[in-house]
Amino acid sequence: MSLRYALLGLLSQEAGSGYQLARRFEGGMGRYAWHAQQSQIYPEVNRLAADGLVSVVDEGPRHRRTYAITPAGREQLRRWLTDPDDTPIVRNEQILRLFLLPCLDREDARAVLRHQAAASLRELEALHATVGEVGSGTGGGPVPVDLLVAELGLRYFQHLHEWSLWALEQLDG
Amino acid sequence: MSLRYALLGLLSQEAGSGYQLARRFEGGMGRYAWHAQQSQIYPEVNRLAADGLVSVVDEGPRHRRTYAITPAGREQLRRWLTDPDDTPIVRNEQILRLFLLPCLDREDARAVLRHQAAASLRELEALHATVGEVGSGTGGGPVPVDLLVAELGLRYFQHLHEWSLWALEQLDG
DNA sequence: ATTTACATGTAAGACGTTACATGATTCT
DNA sequence: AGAATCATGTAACGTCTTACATGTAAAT
Repeated sequence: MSLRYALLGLLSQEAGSGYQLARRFEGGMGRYAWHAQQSQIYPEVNRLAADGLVSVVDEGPRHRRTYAITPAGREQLRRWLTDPDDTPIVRNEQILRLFLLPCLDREDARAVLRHQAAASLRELEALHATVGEVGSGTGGGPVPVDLLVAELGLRYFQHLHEWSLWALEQLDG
Repeated sequence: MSLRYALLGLLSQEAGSGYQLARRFEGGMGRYAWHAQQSQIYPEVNRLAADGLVSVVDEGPRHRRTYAITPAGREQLRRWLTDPDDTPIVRNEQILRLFLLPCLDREDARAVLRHQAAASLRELEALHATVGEVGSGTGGGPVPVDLLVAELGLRYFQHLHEWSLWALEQLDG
C-alpha cells in the first residue's frame, strides 16, 4: 500500500503526470524512502484515479495527463500519515550489505567500507546541491517543513559516511 | 534476491533451523536492514539447499532441520557482498512517512514527530541492551566487526531520534 | 490436561521487476 | 532526417503478504 501513499503524497505537493512522478521518484523519494519503477507507477496512478483519490486536471501534448489529488485522496493520505503504525517495514539493500560485514574477512570488509564511504559522500554532496535550491526559494518566514525533511536526508547520509570512516579506522587500528 | 543473501549471511555466522532464522529476523536484521516473514523463509531456505548453498547438518526433535552454509554458499555470499552495486533498493515505510510530512498541517506534523521521537528512542534503548550482550563476550583483542555493525544500528536510531527532536523544535519555535 | 512455544509448510492474491511495444514532440 | 526525450502502457515472471493447516515437545 505504501506506493499508493507515496504517489498521493507527491501529488498533494504538486500535480503531475505519470512520467513526472517517475522522474520525481528518482530524487530523494526513491533514493532513501521508497523505490518504485515507472511500470509500477502508471497502473497505480490509474487505480488511484479509479478510486477517486486523484483526478485528471489537464491533458497536454503526447497524450500527457496531469493528475491532482482530490479531497478524498487528501483525507486518506492524512489518515495514513498520522496513523501511528509501529513495526514499519524496512528493506534496504545497502544496509543489509553492511549488516553482513561480519561474514567477510578484514580485507574484504575494508574494501566494502571504502566503497561505502565514497558512495555516501557522493549522495551527501548530491543532496546538498538539491537542498540548496529548495532553501533559496524561501523568505525569512517560518521554517518550511520541506527543509526539515531535506535535513533528514542530509543527516542520514552524513551519519552513514561518518560511520564508514569510523569503522575503517577501527579495522585499521 | 536479497532475502537469499540475508539468509546465507545469517547461516554463515551461525547454523540454524528455519524457525531460528525467522526469530533472528525479528532482531536487528529485520528491524533495520531487511524484513522477511516466516512463510517466506522456509521456501527460500529449501531453495538454497536445493542449489547446494546450504546443507542440513542436523535433525532434531519436532522435525527440526539445522542448516549450515556450504563452501559454494560462502563464495556466492562473498561475491554479492563485495560486488559494488550502486543504486541499491530502499523501501522504508517509516522514512516515507517522514518524507511526506510536508503534506500535513503543522499540528499533525508535530504529532507524527512526537510519535517518531518516542519510537526511535525505544528502538535505541532496545538495541543498547542487545549490544551490551554482544560486547560482554569479547576479551581485549581486535575490534570484532559485529560491534562495528551494532554501532551502525545505534547511530541510525540516534540520528533519527535527534532529528525528530530538532524538527519539533523548529516547528515550535 | 491444557497451554505455550517449537517447528514446518502451502495456497491465493497482491506487489514489484524486467523487458518489450508504441507513438508524439523537440532538438540538432 | 535522425536522435533524444517525453509519454503511456502491457505481459510474463518473480517476490512478498495474509491466512490457514498440521503436528511435536516442553512447561504449568
